[in-house]
Amino acid sequence: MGLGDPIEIQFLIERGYVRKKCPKCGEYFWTLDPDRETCGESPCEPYSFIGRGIADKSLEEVREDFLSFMESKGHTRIGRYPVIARWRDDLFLTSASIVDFQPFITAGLVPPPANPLTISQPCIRLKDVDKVGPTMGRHLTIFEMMAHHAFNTKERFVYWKERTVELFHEYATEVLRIPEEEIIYKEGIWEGGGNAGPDLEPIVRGLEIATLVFMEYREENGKYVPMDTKVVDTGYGLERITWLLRGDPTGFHAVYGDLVDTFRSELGIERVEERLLSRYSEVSSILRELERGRKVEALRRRIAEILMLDSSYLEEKIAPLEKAFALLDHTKTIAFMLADGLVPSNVNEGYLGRLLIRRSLKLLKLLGVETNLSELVARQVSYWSGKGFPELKEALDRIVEIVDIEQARYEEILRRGEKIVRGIVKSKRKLDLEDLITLYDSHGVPPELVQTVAGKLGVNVEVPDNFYELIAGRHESRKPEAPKLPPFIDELDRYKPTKLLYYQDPYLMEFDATVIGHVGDMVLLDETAFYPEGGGQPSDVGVLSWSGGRAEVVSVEKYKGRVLHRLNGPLPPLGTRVHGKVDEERRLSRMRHHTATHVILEAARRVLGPHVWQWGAQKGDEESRLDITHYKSITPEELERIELLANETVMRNLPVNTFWLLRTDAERRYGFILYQGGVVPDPALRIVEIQGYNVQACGGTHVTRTGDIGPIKVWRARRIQDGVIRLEFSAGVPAARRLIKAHSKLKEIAQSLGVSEEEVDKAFKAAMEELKDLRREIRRHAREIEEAKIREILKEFEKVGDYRISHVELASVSLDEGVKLVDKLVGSEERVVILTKPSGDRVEVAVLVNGYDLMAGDLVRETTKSVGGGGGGDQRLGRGSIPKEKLESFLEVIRARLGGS
RNA sequence: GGGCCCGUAGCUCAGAUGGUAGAGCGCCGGCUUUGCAAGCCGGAGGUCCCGGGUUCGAGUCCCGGCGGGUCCA
Repeated sequence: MGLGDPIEIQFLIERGYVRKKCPKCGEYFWTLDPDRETCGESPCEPYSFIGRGIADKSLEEVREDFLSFMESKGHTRIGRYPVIARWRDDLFLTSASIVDFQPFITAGLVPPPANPLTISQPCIRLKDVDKVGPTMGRHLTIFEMMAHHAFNTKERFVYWKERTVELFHEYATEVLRIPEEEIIYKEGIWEGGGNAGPDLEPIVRGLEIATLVFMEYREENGKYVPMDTKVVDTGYGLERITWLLRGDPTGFHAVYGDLVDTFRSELGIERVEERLLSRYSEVSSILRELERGRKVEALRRRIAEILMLDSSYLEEKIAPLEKAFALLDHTKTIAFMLADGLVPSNVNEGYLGRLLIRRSLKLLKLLGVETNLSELVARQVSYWSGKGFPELKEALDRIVEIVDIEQARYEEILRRGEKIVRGIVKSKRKLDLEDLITLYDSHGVPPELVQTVAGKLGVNVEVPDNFYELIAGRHESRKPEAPKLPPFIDELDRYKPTKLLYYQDPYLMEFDATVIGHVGDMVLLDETAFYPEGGGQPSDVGVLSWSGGRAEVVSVEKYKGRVLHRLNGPLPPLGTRVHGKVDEERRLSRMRHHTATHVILEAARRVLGPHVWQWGAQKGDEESRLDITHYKSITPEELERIELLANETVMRNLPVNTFWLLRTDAERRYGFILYQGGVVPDPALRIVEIQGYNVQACGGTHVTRTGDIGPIKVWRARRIQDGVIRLEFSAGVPAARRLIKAHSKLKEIAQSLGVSEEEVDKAFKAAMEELKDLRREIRRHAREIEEAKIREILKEFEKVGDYRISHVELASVSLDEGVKLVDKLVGSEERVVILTKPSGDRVEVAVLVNGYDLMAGDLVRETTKSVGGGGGGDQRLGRGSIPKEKLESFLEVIRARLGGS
């Protein structure tokens, strides 16, 4: 059977179901009613469940009913996975329950945690974020996907299509008590995550309440091929089912209960009568416009027509409520994301978190309320922690803090952006592309905001559609190079995988092995102690020697389990016994740094919180770096606590154990915290466990006890990016060396200050303070003395031509200061004041012209030049300098100039 | 890792073209007011991030470093 063929379920046929084609959407469906025309799903037919409740059940009751029903049918209930898909490198968020089990379990490479199993998985999808609110609950960014999954392998068949439909049918009719004749099964095709298969979508009263997917194909080079493992992938919409059962006016009423009213009144929004809301929901369900992204306002006008209401009345009533609905949804999503350890940033899942937070802040702004977003999020936390998610409450403080920080940031950007835009508009009445780029590039102000602000000032700004491309182009962005596979990659299959001695004994530095191949210009051995580059640990170097030859190993690479040694000399012939010697000092240093990385990461988690994840790491011989996620900068005190905890862990001399586990077992035992160094693309994981302290999946070489690390010193912590802090540290010998050096410098300073090392900072500050005071005192003195002197000098003058001139010889104040004094003291008297001040082998000069029409700058330029100096200035003041011995002639030249004119 | 921007008084920031370092807020003192809010007058407060260079002269120009922001990988 191929994709798109009729899906014939005997169970349904026996019950009298017939296959029909919907004249509206053209899709096939199964129904008990032979006279039925359409498929029954909105928008082919409107909702018919609103106001016709079947049972007054809460969301939790519906969830519990489902899970225990599936348990009674032989399924094992398992707990939810995080909403951040840390185990996937192709997804940021958990968007469906099956995401939990891709790719290894669905591919049959790793056994599932239970089989069959049932779960209620909170899922986040941001694709339809614009529709949340206007569709009255049909779209949500966060929802729970209840599911039962069965994984059918060659070895074990669990159940397939018939049983799946039976299970759904029984659940719908017995547990939900939906009359059988109201259930319609629509045929469809489901694709996602590299898998595909036919599906059935049960429709009840206009609403699709589940999707029953029979996953039996996987994508290979753009084509679908049958899988060995066939997976039952069901998804039951908890929120939709609850809505259907209750018949509430909107989905939000069904999901959020009394939070709807809490939010409504908190946001100062008028209550809308239920009848109107219900009618609105029903009518909106048949309109496709929204789905196609048409403007909400246009949609509302059509609904107003259908309901025969004034459209501005409807707009006024509904628009604010939609925003409250969107806020209900977004704040819940934010709460879950942050509880599961998301740190807002400008990349990856961090960006998605920020996106939702900023959207919410914008909604608050549009509603014109002053409420802090964190208050609303906190309400969600307490609401949901009482409804099956107690883990949210533990993260409350952090969640509130992060949301507050993000709000402050957002407001800061708005403020700054507005200021800059105003400045530009004021100075040139328009904004061009260059301005937009600068604003975005250097100030982080998005063009949409610029448009808004400029619009308020009456300036129209064009934002090109390809704006973000332009920015990228400016940054000469290089495409990330696809991991280049060497040309000999297929050749490798001929050889046996290398025996990895460095895993058996990380301290093994010498070994004997046999050359089993030459690949490219590299040597392949049957076993090796050389560690190849990987996991942020650089490759080993060392020496290979054999009878009649010797070569340095300059780098080591590993492909497909074969370790290749690159030599800088002749290659030993095939079959040669070689003796390998790893550069011990470097290797040991890297091992220490590597284990230290794990130690520091855990210390950071314990000090800062469980949202801390490794973002990246680079190990070196002298110094290593560990980048961690954190939402603000680390304080010096926090850093000290991290360092202390790390060093205490070293001193506890904990065993470091390494072993292999299947992914499912490892995840069950340790959780997703394992995936710190990125996603490992293998069914089995190498576990590095610092006993009783930290566990990670890691392929690196590690010391066997933490005591072997030696001292750990974090030199500095700095924000390298939004939401990412880089810790630069040393471990072992380099740490000790640098600490010793730093301490001897400190000792030296303490000695010169004549204080103990403990007081060196205080003494230094005091000395600086004293220095400052003394400087001030000296300057004040000098000024007083000079002032008195200048006052005397200015009383007299020499008449040269039409000018009265005075000569002030400065001794203890700077020329600048002298000029200021003269300027103050000369008052309104007509005078040309020449100031001179010796400075090394030159004399600084200034001429201040007071009350005469004379260009001081020109005068100084010409006169200084004529005696071998230089200078210039403006109308009132000229300044320059001349050689010391030319002072007398300089004064003569000035006299001559003034006298002659 | 790379691009761009910034670093000036306790804080927020001005300081075309290189030429006597400024404003607002805050602080101190005085005046005005029944008091408050405020207003008026005066004052203290500066290693213009650090180091080098160009120049007669650098907060300003150039190079390097440190610190911060922002964008792109």
